[in-house]
Amino acid sequence: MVTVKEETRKGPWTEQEDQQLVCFVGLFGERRWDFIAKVSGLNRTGKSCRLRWVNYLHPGLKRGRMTLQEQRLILELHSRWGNRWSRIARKLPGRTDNEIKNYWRTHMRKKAQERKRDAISPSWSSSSLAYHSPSPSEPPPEVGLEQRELNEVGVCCCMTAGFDEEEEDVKGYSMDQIWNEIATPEAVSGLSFEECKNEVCDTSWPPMPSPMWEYSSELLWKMDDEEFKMFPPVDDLLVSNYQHGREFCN
DNA sequence: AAGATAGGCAACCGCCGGACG
DNA sequence: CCGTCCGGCGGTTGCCTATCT
Repeated sequence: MVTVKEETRKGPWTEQEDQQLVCFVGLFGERRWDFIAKVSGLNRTGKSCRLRWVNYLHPGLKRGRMTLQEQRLILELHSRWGNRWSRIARKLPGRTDNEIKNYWRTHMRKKAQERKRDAISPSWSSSSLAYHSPSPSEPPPEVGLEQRELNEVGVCCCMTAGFDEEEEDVKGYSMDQIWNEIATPEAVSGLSFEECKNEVCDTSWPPMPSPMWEYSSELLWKMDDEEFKMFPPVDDLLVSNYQHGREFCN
């Protein structure tokens, strides 16, 4: 029509976009998504990039069905925390909040249907037909129900041991100075994807566990709470990215 | 074999809170 | 302090595939 201004892309990501994103995340780290979105040339929002990375491209992600252990853990944690998916996800290395959320939804749907069916027969009380997710701030109202479900999958109560009442007071990293230095679009706007790819990326694709990533992925997934404080990854990663980026831009 | 339904998953939306100028 | 921006989170939607009838 009148304007030539391209609209932000939406919908499914192409493989090319994925590669592009992986490269630029490799270069600049998992921050400043807006910036990455701009300089990468991807016609996506920063949010969209972040989501794609976190839910799909992150090298530490597990694939495939939830294991029985994971299922138990989800039930257990949900009974304690409610719909705090990201919080729950932190206890399940390699699983994303989105994945857990999806799992829970289908799980609950199944349960609801089973109950609807069973409501006819007396094995379930009809009061548990509807499940309402507890609000994030309060404990779930139907702990009894949850407990039954845990029993269903054969959970043992030792599970509750070892979860500290989360003090995830991860303090912010003041990286903005570094960023200010490197993150001017002009400094990188000349990057072509091909250059980035050659320079930064492993040739293998898809990016799932490549040596380059294993370091950060394992660490990042496992790093939680105390460990995170002891072993802050972001700065290190950023510094290396920064150095790499500098080399790259020269 | 074909249509209907359910399940699984990726992605978007809107809100919120923290950081920063 | 206040306004703005950005990233994170939870809820929701929509599409694709598998399974059922």
